[in-house]
Amino acid sequence: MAKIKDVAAAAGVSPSTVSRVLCNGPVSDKVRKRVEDAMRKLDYRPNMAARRLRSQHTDTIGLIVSDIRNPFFTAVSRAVEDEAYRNGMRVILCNTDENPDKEAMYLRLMQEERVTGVIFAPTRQTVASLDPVALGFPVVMIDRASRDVITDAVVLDNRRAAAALVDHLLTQGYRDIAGVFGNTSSTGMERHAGFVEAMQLAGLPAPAQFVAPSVEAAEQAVLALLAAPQRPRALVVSNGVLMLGAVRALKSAGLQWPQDVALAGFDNDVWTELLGDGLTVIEQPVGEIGRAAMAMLLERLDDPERSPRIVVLQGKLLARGSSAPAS
Amino acid sequence: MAKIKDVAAAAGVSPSTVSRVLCNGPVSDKVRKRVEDAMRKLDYRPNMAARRLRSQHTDTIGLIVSDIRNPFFTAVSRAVEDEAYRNGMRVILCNTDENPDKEAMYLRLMQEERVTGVIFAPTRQTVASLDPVALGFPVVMIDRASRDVITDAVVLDNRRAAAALVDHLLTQGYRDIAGVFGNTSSTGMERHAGFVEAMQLAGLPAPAQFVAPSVEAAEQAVLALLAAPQRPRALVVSNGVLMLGAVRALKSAGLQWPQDVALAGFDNDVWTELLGDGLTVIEQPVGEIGRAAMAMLLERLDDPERSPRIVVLQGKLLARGSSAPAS
DNA sequence: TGGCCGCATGAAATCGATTCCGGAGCAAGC
DNA sequence: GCTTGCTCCGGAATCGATTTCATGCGGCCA
Repeated sequence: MAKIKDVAAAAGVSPSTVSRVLCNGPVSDKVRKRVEDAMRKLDYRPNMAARRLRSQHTDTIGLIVSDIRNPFFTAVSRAVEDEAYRNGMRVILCNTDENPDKEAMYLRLMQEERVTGVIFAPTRQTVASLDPVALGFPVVMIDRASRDVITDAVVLDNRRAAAALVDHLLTQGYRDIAGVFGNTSSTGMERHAGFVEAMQLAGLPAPAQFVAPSVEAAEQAVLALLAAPQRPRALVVSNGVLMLGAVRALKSAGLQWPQDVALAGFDNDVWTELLGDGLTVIEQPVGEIGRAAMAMLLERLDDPERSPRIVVLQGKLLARGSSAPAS
Repeated sequence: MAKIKDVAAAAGVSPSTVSRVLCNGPVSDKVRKRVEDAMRKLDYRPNMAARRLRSQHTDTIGLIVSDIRNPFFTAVSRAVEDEAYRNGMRVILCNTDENPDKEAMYLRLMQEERVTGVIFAPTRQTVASLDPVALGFPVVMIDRASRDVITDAVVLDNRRAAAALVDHLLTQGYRDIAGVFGNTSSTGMERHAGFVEAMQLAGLPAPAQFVAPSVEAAEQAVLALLAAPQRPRALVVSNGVLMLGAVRALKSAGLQWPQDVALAGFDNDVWTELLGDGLTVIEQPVGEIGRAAMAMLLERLDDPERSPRIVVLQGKLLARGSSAPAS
């Protein structure tokens, strides 16, 4: 494969000049054209490894999520990648399965890659022990954030969103509402907090439980809830994965929504509007989350000193059939 | 950030020796330990760019799909990435939106990255004009392949799968069956061929149409089909994205399945089993496709000369409510 | 005891680009 | 006419690792 020296020879110039046309440096139009012709003729492709080594910037960002198969992260990823490539950057994608060991491993890998920055959806455990300055690159957290650690972040207004679900169920006439929340992320915690607040404000008890963020765990938990002596009249679940588990549980228990149990949750996954008269959910602005995260990262790179900020986006309540008034 | 020279100095050895412990070269246990201690003390991270430049292998693979938001590709990606990281390789993910220009751009990018190999789901157009040897790296195609271009590939037995859907609908008593297929991929073509064959074998006409591989296009097409003077009694659609469009069309037309129109298609996306009594689909072994593709790529790297092979996997018919016998 | 082999190690070249520095050429200003 | 400054370009150093080659040393065998 042709290298810069070959191009230089073919164009009758020095390697420096070839490099200059590559990087849009000061080159006369005549010479530039000669070099570009030579590049085409030799089918030249710059070697990124060499370029990165010498220039000391990799134009690569890391995107660390728990599982790309979670539609929320799928959509965010897509937005991040589009934005990254639009800015001439490359993306390294990693799935952690909410496993702190994998998170640590991938963070280490990011250091080895000398990434420009990382967009990260960490577990609570990792967030608690994270030292962003020691990492050596800026981190923008998405979906999850921490009150203590100071990094840029893009998150949903989780408390308010959860409260909105509760309020909606209340106005629909439901009182006996139970909550199921993910136990690995700060997101689950915050949604739980919003749930409890809203219920207490209404003078109601707020029975809630935390489960591993998997379909199976949610299904088990909800099955247990449904089998309990007095089963709740409505259910709030804290994300799309858990919602899937809840739906499965209801189906296998032979229960209907909203007649037997009303349902409300998060994430406007494609299928939520197709089930019956639709599932009531808080829609997250997934595309915007990805774009905002990428934008924050770029701004941070632009000015490493500016004080960290948290972008809080609002969800949108999509009231559908699963929370229709009990008849 | 510490470099290899610093580690060498701290451990009282030469850079070569440090490199040798990095690469598991021949080093005495005593020295190895000294070096490893120094690495820990300095929090050393090897610079991948430098390493790749010198060693001339990047241990990076490209994964080029049309859209990661398509659950089929999501699942395949996840499998590919798991397998890649398990083998110490990194993955660069790209979304082409079935756009040949983007495909060309990303292939070029892969050359600049000097990737070890690429796993690629190309459009028909690109597949027709692809010269795999000129690329300079091995390509394993997934989901789609070409009869003419010779590369390794992992595909579904599309004709047989489509025929299986038709046969199933026939045994359920349906005769008047229409097909909707994607128009950008060889997959759509093959599934169409299987559909036509099976229908003809039954002595039936095989009305089919090709649409852009988007929910909206499918929805429009199916709406038109349903509005036609004599609408078909059953529908075969060629992938999960189109199926979503079909479902939306049926819903907005106020039609029920299977009473008004039976439905059968591809891709066992999570929601397909939740709708009514479930949608009848051919389940693709998505995990296996990803793993097989990665395995083929590794074998190819191991022996660049071996003759290309195509792994054909069988789908699994999941007969569910949407194709129940017409009452 | 001498020669040979093999192993652990160090010195130096190398991968392919960018970047620093300096010089040539030319125009403008005094 | 000489200086100054600017633009374009070439030479050489450099990024941080790996790899090749040379060397010293110890052990084994004749």
